[in-house]
Amino acid sequence: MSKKTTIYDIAKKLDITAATVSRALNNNPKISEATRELVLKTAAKMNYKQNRLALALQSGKSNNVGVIVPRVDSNFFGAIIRGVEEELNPHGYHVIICQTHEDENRENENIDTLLNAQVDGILISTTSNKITEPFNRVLKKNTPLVFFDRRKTMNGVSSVTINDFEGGYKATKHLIEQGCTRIAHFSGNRSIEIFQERYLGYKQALIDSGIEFNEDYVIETKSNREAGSNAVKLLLELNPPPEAIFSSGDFAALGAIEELRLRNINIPEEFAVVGFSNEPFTKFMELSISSIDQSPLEMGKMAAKVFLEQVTNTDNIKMEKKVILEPELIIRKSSLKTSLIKPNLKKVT
Amino acid sequence: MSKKTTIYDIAKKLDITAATVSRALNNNPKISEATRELVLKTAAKMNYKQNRLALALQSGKSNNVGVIVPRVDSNFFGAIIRGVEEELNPHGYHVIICQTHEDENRENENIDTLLNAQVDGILISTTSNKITEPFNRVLKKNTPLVFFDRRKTMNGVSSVTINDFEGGYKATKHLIEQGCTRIAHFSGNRSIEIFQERYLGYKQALIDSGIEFNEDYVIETKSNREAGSNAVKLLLELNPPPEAIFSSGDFAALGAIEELRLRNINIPEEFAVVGFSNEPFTKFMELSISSIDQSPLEMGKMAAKVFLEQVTNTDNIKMEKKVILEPELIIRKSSLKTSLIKPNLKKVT
DNA sequence: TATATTTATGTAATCGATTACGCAATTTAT
DNA sequence: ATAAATTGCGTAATCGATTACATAAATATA
Repeated sequence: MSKKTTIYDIAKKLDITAATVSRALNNNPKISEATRELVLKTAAKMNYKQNRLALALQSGKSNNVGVIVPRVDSNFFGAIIRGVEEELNPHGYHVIICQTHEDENRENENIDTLLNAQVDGILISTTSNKITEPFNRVLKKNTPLVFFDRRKTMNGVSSVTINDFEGGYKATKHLIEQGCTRIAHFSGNRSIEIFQERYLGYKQALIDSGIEFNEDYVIETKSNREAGSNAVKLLLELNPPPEAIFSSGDFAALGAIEELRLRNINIPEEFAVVGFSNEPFTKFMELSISSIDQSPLEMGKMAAKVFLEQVTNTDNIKMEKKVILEPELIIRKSSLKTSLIKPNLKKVT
Repeated sequence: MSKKTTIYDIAKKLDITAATVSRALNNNPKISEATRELVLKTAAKMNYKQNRLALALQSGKSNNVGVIVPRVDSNFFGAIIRGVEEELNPHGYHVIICQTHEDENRENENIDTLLNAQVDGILISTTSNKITEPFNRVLKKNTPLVFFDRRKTMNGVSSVTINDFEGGYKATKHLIEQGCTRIAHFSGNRSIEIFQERYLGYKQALIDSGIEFNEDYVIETKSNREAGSNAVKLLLELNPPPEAIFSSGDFAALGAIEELRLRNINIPEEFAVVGFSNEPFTKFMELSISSIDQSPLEMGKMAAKVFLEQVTNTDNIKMEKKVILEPELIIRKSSLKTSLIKPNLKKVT
């Protein structure tokens, strides 16, 4: 309960002023070596700790950045946050976490509270495409803003995403190389850019291989097991049914696989499946699931780096940087037809 | 780039003082209805937002709490953070995240930086048992401190943990009920309380069932697949080898299962396995893995609640609260011998 | 009408740090 | 020896809000 010591306490003790103490602690050159050492020693003895709040108020820099994600308890966002934290921590920044639960209103609230808390920047994976008032406030206030994974189209705002088109393309191309031609697609809500892009990548891969695009093979699903299972049921009623699925999400892919196995359909021989996100479980299954890795750790670090560039950017030039990470196809058992293994193919992990 | 408006700006515009503005905004009763409304209206028009930093400095309350975990990109800690955030957010608190990576020095650094940042409380899953100086500073400063999952033994400090002894006991008891008598245990580093408790629970369950405890059946492993696989190799060389494992971690359990299957040992008929933590993948495997659920979301919420009680606690009485959550055994295929299914047994999920 | 009470607002200190400016004291230059 | 330059430190403002205390005006009471 002992009151914390301030520079005034040190000043009083040494019979000097707080200004001198401050200068000594900050290695200001305009101070004699003797006083500096005396102050430093006394500060240590009195267990002085700088009050970052006071500093923040006076400097206008809180050294906090806000990170807004749909949720923190998913591997993907967890890894991103980890990346951000690891990158920013050495620079003296702290990370404040906010969750939106995919709710636009909560997202807006979060932005406003972060602004009021005077964060030095906001990194966000946004939930909608609309550019709402809070976002304009961010710009007006000149607070660095960086989108990651899910962006809005805003002028002068940087973003770090993966090439979702490429991800969809790679996954589909791989299925084609496995000999599949009737390839279905589980799409997320395509009003969200990432899902639209994965869908377009899927489509393009078909076209590039001379495979006709079949509208019926595209099903919009949530990313959970039940949705995947239901979608597969619909697909199997088609004539002819597909022989492969590229799913925009790993959980839907899992649901699909479970349903297929219930029906004794052999995977990957009779039916191949590729997911998206490379959730940890895809690797651990006995029938491991092929997936697209989004390198979330990298994405988090990169978002943090872009933010750092932005704050270091002393010229007041508006900087817009678009970093697009390459997705990596991880081929596993759910899509690798052993009869086709070629020496140059990636090994199964 | 427009300077943010402060109460002084509003005051100047209305030709009153900042004090009046402040009172009007805070619904202070000592203000006329007319001015209050005028101020409110003008504040809205000028797009005024309270600067929480200034408030924090003046009130000594930052409305930030620090949460320190080994890492954020694991389901367990992710879920805990989610719980904390959801519980604290409605009370106006923000969550600042720090990672220790199981490193005691980083833990200490994190504590100090959080203290300097003037957080209103610290929730931590600690990495070591030692009570280092930073922790004493927390107490001296009277900053609420709450341990979750992994605690230190400190007087007057609250904690939220699960009953790890009970978890170990339940898992082992279940294996015994499945007809196993030669039950091995993968233990974590037992200088950490939770692993020691799980170990003791395991041991007690054996004793209570009249099964002799066999030192050779206890192996200290890290929680990863390789460690689990290696540990199983050692066990299988014993004479007689065990016929079941209770593992302190899910990843080691997974590694063990993979190794057992390589050797064509039938699970669960010939060898049963129970893990700990209920990581998502344990549920998704075709051979789903039995595990102990620690209800991390609840744990996070509870830790947050204990913190809130602490700050609400107006009497300056030191409060020590120990919340111990009950672990839940989730029985899945890796340990449920179908020949033994009884109607009262929990259904496999 | 004179006094007491209430109401609404202003004054100024405070939270803890930084920093532009000014002024002695000291050192250097002429 | 005197002027000029440098050094080291104090003074006081600032960041943006809250609040104890003071005070003037309005209202109530005697």
